[in-house]
Formats: sequence, structure tokens, C-alpha cells
Amino acid sequence: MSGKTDYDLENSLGMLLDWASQFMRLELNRKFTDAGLQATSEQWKILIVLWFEDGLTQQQLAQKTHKNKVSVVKLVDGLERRGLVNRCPDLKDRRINRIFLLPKGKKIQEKMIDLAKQNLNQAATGINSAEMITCKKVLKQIISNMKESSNGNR
Amino acid sequence: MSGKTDYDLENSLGMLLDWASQFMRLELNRKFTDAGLQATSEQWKILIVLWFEDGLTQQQLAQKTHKNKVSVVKLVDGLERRGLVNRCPDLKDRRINRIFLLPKGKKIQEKMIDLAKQNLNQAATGINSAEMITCKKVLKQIISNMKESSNGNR
DNA sequence: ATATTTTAGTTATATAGTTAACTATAATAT
DNA sequence: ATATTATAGTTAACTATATAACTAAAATAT
Repeated sequence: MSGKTDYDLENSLGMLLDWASQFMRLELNRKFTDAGLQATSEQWKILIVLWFEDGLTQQQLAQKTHKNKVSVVKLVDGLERRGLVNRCPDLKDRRINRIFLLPKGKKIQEKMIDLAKQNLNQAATGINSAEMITCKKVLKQIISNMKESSNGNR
Repeated sequence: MSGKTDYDLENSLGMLLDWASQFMRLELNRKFTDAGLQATSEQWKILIVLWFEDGLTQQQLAQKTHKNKVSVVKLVDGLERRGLVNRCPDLKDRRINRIFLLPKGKKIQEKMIDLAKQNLNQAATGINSAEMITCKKVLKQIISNMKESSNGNR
């Protein structure tokens, strides 16, 4: 049934997805570094959520970014260390931290969004709109297919 | 120019790629663990290459998997610790290690390939063939677009 | 009202990935 | 032949992810 001959490494969906996502992430990090921004591509994903809606809890950030809560703890640690956000204990529910953007965190958002858009444009070069729409549709289906069986921590 | 309103998080190519690849990787790891296989999804990517062609150097493994050489060092460390592969110094060029599958490493390959195929089938559920072909074509274009600017270590 | 369960966040430990600096060896250039 | 450059692999330090075990607080159940 399975054998050497019928598994095409270079054309495997898993490999292609990993390579595409990793190369985009790597290049975004490079663009951030080159622009003198002291934040990583993963921290950026937390920041962009906060820029839309500030003061979210770590759980909410985890849900919106599809990261698990431990990852969010570490990313918020990093963002706090860099002076970009603040953990504020909720007064009504003392289990909860609310994460707020600090001025330094607000200031870099526009530059980061521009760089992220540049990255998206670079990635999309030579791909027509219909193909990109199909690709995104397929990606969403894959996400939905795989999310079923993954656990609830993310 | 850039602003709150024109960056759609849930529909962003970067986010969709990350989520899709991560969920697939996570689920593959779960399948491996459930099957009692003591190897990770990243180790699997090294093993599948070796299964096609044994005795490659670490540099060759890095090129074929698009990983950087430090990652390969670590993964081979892990595979060696688990008794799945062996580092053999090359007699002609003493800078080189050649990585060979051990019996234990050969034995698990068929089971791993079957599980990887199950994972691909799960991911592809509800996606028609033409859409999948388009998606892979787009992924390859993205990889080619981003690879340009990434460095030569991978 | 008290006991149980759930939720939010953290810590510990392990696997990966990144860049930069390093060692050893081979290839080359003059 | 010797000096320079390039290559293969490693190590160090950092960021990120996962699972599992934990603490504290809130919600619930009886």
C-alpha cells in the first residue's frame, strides 16, 4: 500500500504549507529587524489583535490568535519586557489579566502593518486574484478539518 | 494609508498559512504519539528524506527539507538519541557526517507514512481536486517569492 | 454554606527554529 | 608551498511551541 514510490515529498501539502508559512514569517522578521523594530512576527500577531481591541485577556488573545495559553504567557512576557504592553489585573475577576498597549506599543503599529502588507504583496506576486481566493478558501477548509481533532487549549 | 479598517486578520494569508500548517503538524504529532511512535513531525521530515536516499550529509538534509543547518544538527541529535539514525564520519572528507538509518529507524517508516497519508486525507476532506491543485500551485509561488530574500543557510 | 468543578494564568520540561560566533577541514589562489 | 577563502558541522543565546502539573479565584451544585 504505502511505499517509496507514492509519497511525493516536494509536492506534499504538509511540506508546502510549512515552507510557505515559515518563509513568510522569516521574511517578516527580517523586515521588522531591518526597520529597527524590536518585535518579532509572533509578537506582531498579538499586537495587531490589541490594536483592533485593547485590554483583552490572555485567554481572548489565545482564542483570536489560535495560540495556546502558554504561548500567550510567553509572548506577553516578551512584549512587557520590551515596554510595548502592560498586564493589568481585572478588578472584578482577580484571575484575569487585561493586556493594554503602552504608547511605545501603539506607536509601532502603523509601521508594522505597512511592513506586513509589503510582505503580503511580496508573497502574492505573480498570483492572480482568483487563484488567491481559491487558495485561501482551501486553507480555511484545512484549518477547519484539522481543528476538529486538536485540543481545546488553543 | 494603512489603518484599522483595511487589515483583515482572519483572512490574512500569513495567518491562514500559519494556522493550517500548525494544525496539520499538531495533528500529525498526535497521530504519531497515539500510535506509540517515539518521533516528532519534524524528525519525520528528516526520516522520509533518508528513506528515499540513505547516507546523506547534514547539509544535504538541510537543503532537501528547507531547514537551516542548526535545526538539522538538533534534529539529528534527537534521532540519534532515539536510536533511529547514526552519524558516520566520511572517510574522504573529514568535515562531513553521513546520516544512516538504523534498523529501528527503517522499521517505523511504513507506519509513519501511513499516518502522514491519513493526515493528508483528513486535511483534504471536502476540497475538490482542482482547488487543491490551485492551492499547491499558489503555495509553490509563495515559496519561490519569499525564498529569494531569505538567507542561504536553509 | 460548603464542596466540587471550571477558569485564568503560571511554571517546568521538552522539542524546534533563528542568528552569530566558532572549530576543523578542504579547496583555491598566488 | 603557503596564505586565503569556503565548507561542514557545532555551540551559545534567544524566541516560540507543546504537554502536564500547578495556584488562585470564580462559578456551580447540593
